[in-house]
This record gives sequence, C-alpha cells and structure tokens, in this order.
Amino acid sequence: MTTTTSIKEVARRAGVSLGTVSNVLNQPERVAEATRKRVLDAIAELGYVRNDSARQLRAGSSRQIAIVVLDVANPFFTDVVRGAESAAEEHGVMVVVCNSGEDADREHRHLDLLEEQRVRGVLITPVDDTRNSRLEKLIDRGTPVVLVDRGSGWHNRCSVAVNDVLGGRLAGEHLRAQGHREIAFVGGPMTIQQVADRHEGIKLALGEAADLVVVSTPNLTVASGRQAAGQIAGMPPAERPTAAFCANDLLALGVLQEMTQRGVKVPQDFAIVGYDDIEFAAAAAVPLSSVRQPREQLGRTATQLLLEEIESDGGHEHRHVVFQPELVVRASSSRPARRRSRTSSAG
Amino acid sequence: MTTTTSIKEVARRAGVSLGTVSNVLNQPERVAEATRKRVLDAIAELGYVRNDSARQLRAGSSRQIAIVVLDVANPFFTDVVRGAESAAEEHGVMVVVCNSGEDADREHRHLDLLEEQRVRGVLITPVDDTRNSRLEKLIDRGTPVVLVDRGSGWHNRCSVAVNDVLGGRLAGEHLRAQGHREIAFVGGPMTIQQVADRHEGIKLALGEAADLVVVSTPNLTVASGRQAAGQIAGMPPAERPTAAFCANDLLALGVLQEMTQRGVKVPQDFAIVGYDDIEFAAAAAVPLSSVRQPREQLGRTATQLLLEEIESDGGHEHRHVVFQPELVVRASSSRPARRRSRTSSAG
DNA sequence: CGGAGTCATTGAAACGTTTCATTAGACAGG
DNA sequence: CCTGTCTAATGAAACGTTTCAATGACTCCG
Repeated sequence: MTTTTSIKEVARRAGVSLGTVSNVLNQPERVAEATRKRVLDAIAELGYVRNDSARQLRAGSSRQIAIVVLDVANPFFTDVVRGAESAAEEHGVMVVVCNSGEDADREHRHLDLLEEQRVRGVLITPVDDTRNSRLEKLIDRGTPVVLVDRGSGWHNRCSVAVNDVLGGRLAGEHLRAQGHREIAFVGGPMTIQQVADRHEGIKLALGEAADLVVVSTPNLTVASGRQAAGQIAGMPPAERPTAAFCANDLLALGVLQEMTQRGVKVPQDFAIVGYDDIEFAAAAAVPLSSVRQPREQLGRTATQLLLEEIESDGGHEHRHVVFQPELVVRASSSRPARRRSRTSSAG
Repeated sequence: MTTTTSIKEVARRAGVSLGTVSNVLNQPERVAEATRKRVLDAIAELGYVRNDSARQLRAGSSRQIAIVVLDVANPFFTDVVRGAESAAEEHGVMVVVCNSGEDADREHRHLDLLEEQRVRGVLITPVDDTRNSRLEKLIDRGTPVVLVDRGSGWHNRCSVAVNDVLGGRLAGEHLRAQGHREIAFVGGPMTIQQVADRHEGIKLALGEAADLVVVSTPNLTVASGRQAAGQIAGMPPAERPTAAFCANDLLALGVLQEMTQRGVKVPQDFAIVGYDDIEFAAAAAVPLSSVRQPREQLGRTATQLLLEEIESDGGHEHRHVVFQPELVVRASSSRPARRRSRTSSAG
C-alpha cells in the first residue's frame, strides 16, 4: 500500500548523498543554501514522508506521550485530555489518547502496546489503584509515569490530584448545614481511590451529626446513578436518606433523572450534590450542586510534570501536586423554604 | 531511559539464534516445545518488550488506525470513538484518538504525524470539507481513509454518515406542525457539511410555510449557543423567532441556558430542537427535543469499512453508508396548551 | 545402508533512518 | 608552494526486528 519513497530516492533525485538529505531534515543550517534547496525540491516532487519507525528505531524513543483514561466519554476526562494536549503541543509532543473503559485488562493491553511503541511517558488514571503490578513493571523498565487524580501510596511517582477528602468534606458540611440527617453516599467501586476519598471526606464531615448510608455502584455512569436512586427510593421511609452525595456528576444526573421520574421532587424531597462540576451540571433539569475540580489544569500540570521528568537526565524529584476543590451550590441541594415534613408524610 | 533489552539478549540467554526468538514471538507453532519454553522464560526473566519501531520498519506498516475528531469533548464524537474502538479491538488494531479542535492547522499537523507513523488507515471528520488538499494528498499516497459524518463530493472514499438533510427536515416539519412561523437556525460555520445539510433540511421542510432566520455561530459549543440566544433575544419583537433548530445539542443547551437566564420560558415562549441526542439532552433543565443519530454505530461501521479496505488487496469498492436519524420529541419543543400571545405581549 | 522427506534451527539480508568519523575542496597565511 | 583551517558533503555503521533460503539432524522406507 503506502508508497514507499525513501530518503534514498530523494538523495538520488537531488544528486546528493543519503546523509545530506538527513541533514537537511534535521540540521538544515549545516547544509549549503543551494544544496538544501535542491533537496527540498526533490522532497516536494516525490512527496516524500519521513518514516517515523526508522527514525525512532535509530533514535531509541518517540515523540509521543500517552494518556490512559477511565472513560473517554466522561466529560471530566475529556477536559483533562484537552489540558494535556494543549501543554504537550507547546513542546511538540503528540498525545495518544487511550481508553481503558474501567477495564483492567484493556488497560494492560494498552500499556503493552504503548510500551512496545516506546512512548516517552504515560499519564494514567489506573483502573485499580491497589495491586497494579502491570504499571509497576512499566515504571521499573524506565518509562516515566504521572498519576492523574491518584497519588496516595505511589511515592515513587509524580502525581496530580485534587484533594478528594476535602471535596467530600465540603459536600458533607453543606448537606449537614441544610439539616439533613440521613444521607446517602452513591458511588463505587471503593477500589477507586477518588471514590474512597470522597466517601472518607463526607464521613469526616458528618461525624455523629448524621447517618451515612453507602449505596454502592459498579461504576460511575448515569445508568448506575439511576439504579442507585431506585434502590434509595425503595428503602423503608424511616431510614430513607433525604439527600445524596454522588461520587461524580454522571451518577448525580442519573439519580436526578430517576428521582424526577418517580415523582420525587428535587431538592424539596431529596437533595443531590455531585462531583466534577461538568459543563452539563449547570444545565441539568434541576441545576446540580457539585464539587468543582480544575480539570484542564489537572491535565496541563500532569503533562508538565511528565515532560519535566522526561527531559531531566535522572536528576528528577517526584512531586505531588494537589489542587483544592470548590463547592458550587445550585438548586439541587438548596434548602427550600419549607421543610421535610412532606417527605416524612409521603414516606 | 528505556532499558534496551533486545531480542539478541533474549537469544543469548536462551541459547538460541535470533531468528528462533522471532519465531517464538510470531509463529510459535514452528518452534519445538522445549525451545519455546526456554525462550519464553528468557523473555520473562529479562522483561523483554518488543520494539515496535523495528517491527514496523521491517513490516512496512503498523497495527494502528487513527480517528481524527473535531472535538474530543463533544459527546457525539466520544461515542463515535467508543464505537470505533470496540470494532477495532475485535481486529487487534489500536485506535489513536486525535483532536483537531476544529482547527485546520492542527488537523494538518496530526495528519503529518500520522502519516510519518504509517498508520494503516484514518477515520476523519475533516474540519473543512471543501478544499482539503492535505487530506487528498494523504489519500493519494495510499493511506485508506474513511470519512465520518461527511461524504458528499468524496466519491473516491468510503464514508459513513447520517442523512442530515432528513434530520433537518424532521426538525423543520415538527416545528412547523407546532405552529411556528418564525424559526431560527442556529449553527455554523456553514463550511461544515453537516451544518449546511441540516440547514438545507429545515429549509426544505419549511418551504413557504415559515420564515427561517440563520443565526450563525463560529463553532458548535455551549458558549456559542448562549451567544446566539443573546442575539435572538435582542431582535425586534416583530421578527423575533419563536423557535430554534440548533445544529447540535451543545448549541441547543447553550440556547436553553441563556433563554432561561433571561426569563424566556421554554417551550412556552421559545421552542428548541437540538441535534445528536447526547446523553445530557434528556437530563437538561427542560428535556431537549433532539434529532438522534446512531453514534456508536457510526464509529463501528466506519471502522469496519476501513479495515475492509485495508485488508482487501486493491480490489476494494468504496461504499457510502447512510444512517437515518430519528426525531425525539421532549419538552423543549412541545406545544404548551396556551399560545404565543404571551410572547408577543412580552416583546 | 542409502536416499528422500520432515522438522527445527540458523545466519544473513533488508527495512529507512541518524550519526559520526572521514574526505574533499576552498581559502588564507607564511 | 606548502601547511593548516574551515566548511560541505560523504559513506558506512548501527538501531531491533522479520524473513527466507540454507543447514543439520532425524526418521522412514525401500
């Protein structure tokens, strides 16, 4: 298929040697004006395209970094990707986007391929934060890795994260201040550190002041949110929560949809706080309260740390950058004038 | 950096020749059981990772295809990407996701890099559908290309698209049936074929039955939608549209947000129909009517066409697959009981 | 026991670059 | 006219694979 025009033919056409063509491509200033022009003309005429495999083979490494995300369709990650891309672009580095789909096997397969391709470095939000020996191996073999939205327990790596415990606390304090005494935490699996941290945060915030019910979900999607809401609605009135803090906005939107569909009024009968503050949170049926994270910033910073490590010759110190989240209160959790006598009587 | 363990060291360790190791990797059945085991052990012990550059160099092509989208953060494209990924996975092919960000220069740079990497094929929604000589060149040089959500005027390529004229017509007929006489088309730039087709569709549907005002936007984002809504709200009451058909859901959500913020009631005072039916359309403040496209299917089919072309040895006939869109009517465009006397009086 | 036929393994060539030591040529100074 | 310096261009080696013709060892059959 791909017509194979090599440097050799360019050289012949221009009447110069192989090495000269290479120099024109890589160190143009070393080549005399006239020769350079002849070579460039030949390149244009033949439609020559440099073969990156050969270049890499010789050079030993590529000009690519990779970002492995949990879900390409999640607005949180797409924003992180955008941030990473813009930072990488400034350094002439290409970003390869890989989607693990929260599936450890797929993640591993991606890492295998990326390693074979000798990417310069990897930004990753690992599916499983605990026993990830595949990732360890990658690191041991010398590929720089920066953990995105992860961090604890990886002292041998740079990481970029948001203080999720704080995020959970903000949500918890807010809900407590609104007078809720039975609160659901919707999210899972707990092996995802973010989820565990957010849970930890709200637990800290509530203390003895309110009961926290964990409604566990298999992943962080709208569909799971709807299911969780169904589960909550099915609880006996006495112990049914009056508010939910969801581990991300997709879950929260799912909960909102399901509750609305069941005729449960938000926020009058049920308050919801999400996490991520994605673009659609503000546009939801009931504008969603959410914990905002600096998403693009996260991607940007992660990329900068990675490039820094790549460019440093060994003398690199791993850093952990932690951003502070911020609670954005909207209608979905705002205390209505009247209280939950209605909820009780309805239940 | 990357510790360089080559096939040579594996060979030495296992006490076999270079070629044998390669055979173990590529045609294991040709190698005797015992030898194979010895080689595999050596590979494991040394942590050998195949160098894909060298492999490609020898083989002449890679195991990757690329998808170049207009905007990674647009749910429409993320779904297309998911579809492409799942189809590619079945063929053991990796998908590289590239984001042009609706910027022709970036698109060109991506194509340059992809071509240097000798990707097997490219799925692309070109930024500019008209004079795209960069893409032509790629094709001429022999890289299979499938156009996604494009098609007209590219008879030398496979393409996968949705009948956008029909989509526009469905929206138009619906709005006309709801009694609207002044309708805005929000979208742009018109150089994007989809946008032009959707516009064409609604024009056809309305005919002489209603006036169509084009509110042009520089791109297809929520922000642009808000601006467009501002523009509409600023028109003199007499010629102000009572409904908008937006070229995609992001614009529609923007219009909805801005209108709501200005106190214009949707759908009582102003009806909105979007396009794409993204996941968030149903969850919007006022659930959004939208023209639904089979997004994942689009990505799947495009990938299948591409792989088909790649695997066929020359004897390939280009095909154009067109999917039919479907109008999903929700609250944002449903005729309320009362009519627009209110709008008039308010204006 | 010899020759044909299998089967497993080998060794070298080739892929398209980059790099680097070397050569050729021009020019200046003595 | 010789020597030394500087610039421009060359040619060969190297990167790590895959491929393929050739080799060697065995087995089978006559």
